[in-house]
Amino acid sequence: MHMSYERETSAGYLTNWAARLFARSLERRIGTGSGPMPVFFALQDGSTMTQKELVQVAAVEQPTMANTLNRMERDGLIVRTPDPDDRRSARIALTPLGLERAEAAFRAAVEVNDIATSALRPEERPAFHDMLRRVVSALERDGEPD
Amino acid sequence: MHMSYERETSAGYLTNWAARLFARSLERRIGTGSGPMPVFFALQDGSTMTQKELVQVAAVEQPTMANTLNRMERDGLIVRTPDPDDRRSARIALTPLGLERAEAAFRAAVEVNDIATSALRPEERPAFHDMLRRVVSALERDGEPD
DNA sequence: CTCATGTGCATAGCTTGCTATTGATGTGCA
DNA sequence: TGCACATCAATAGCAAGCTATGCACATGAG
Repeated sequence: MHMSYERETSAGYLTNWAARLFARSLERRIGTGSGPMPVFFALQDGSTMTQKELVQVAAVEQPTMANTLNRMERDGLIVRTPDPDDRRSARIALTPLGLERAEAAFRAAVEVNDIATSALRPEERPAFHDMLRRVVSALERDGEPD
Repeated sequence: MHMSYERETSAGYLTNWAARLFARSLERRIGTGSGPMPVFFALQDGSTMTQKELVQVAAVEQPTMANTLNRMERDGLIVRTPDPDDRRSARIALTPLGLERAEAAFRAAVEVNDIATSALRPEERPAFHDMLRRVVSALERDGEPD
């Protein structure tokens, strides 16, 4: 009972569990998890970004984004074009296939979020998002140098 | 702005982000992330469990737990003893070193959860846990066969 | 007792995360 | 102009997740 008690009142455990279930629901619908989602969202308007910019908008580390982009390139979802202004960089854009997939991804994300938050009353939803954002901010500060 | 807007109102994104930050804060303190935590909690009272039982209490899939246990065994944190009642099974127990680490893990988990939820008002905390649990339940049902 | 079926766990392969390291390029100051 | 330092991205290695598959053992019905 001891562990079970901690599980039910551990925000750490519950967010990990929720995150895993979100990823699973997404995977069931579009065959992929959370990794490419920020890329889809950022580039679905037809714009381009560098890897570094995508790292920032996705709030992941650089090698994570490098690997995600490698997989997306492998699957024909993105193209990388050398950046004319900086030879260390490429500009990343979605392919036509990538744009299709982005649409499907957006629809799936909306659907899964609706299912998840269907368990909340309408007035609870903004509160839930707000609390999550505050938890994120607190934990980000925990990772900063003193 | 489009993606950023989605991010701020996507429970899926926010839980993933929070879960990653929780794991990072834990890793900074005890050198490991969330994987072994349910094992520590389940066995810190000196009891033993089978891998299957640990799969259930941790709410992860069997190969995940197999791999986690392999790592813990490698690091001298657990011992596996063949189950006298079932030759397919071993009973898993924490070593003395494992018990020490479980204590440290528990303290770190409490500290990180306190930091995270310090951003919430006292009356918001049970509500937050409750909402997370409801989100989890809704998503679990999404994964069930029709 | 035999055998069909179920169960527990190992393993393979992949995704999505991270830290650490390295090499190429860019920047700014003396 | 040269050089110290910063920046961008590739790569290595590992953890923690998942699905799929296969083998050994357990179970229950005929």
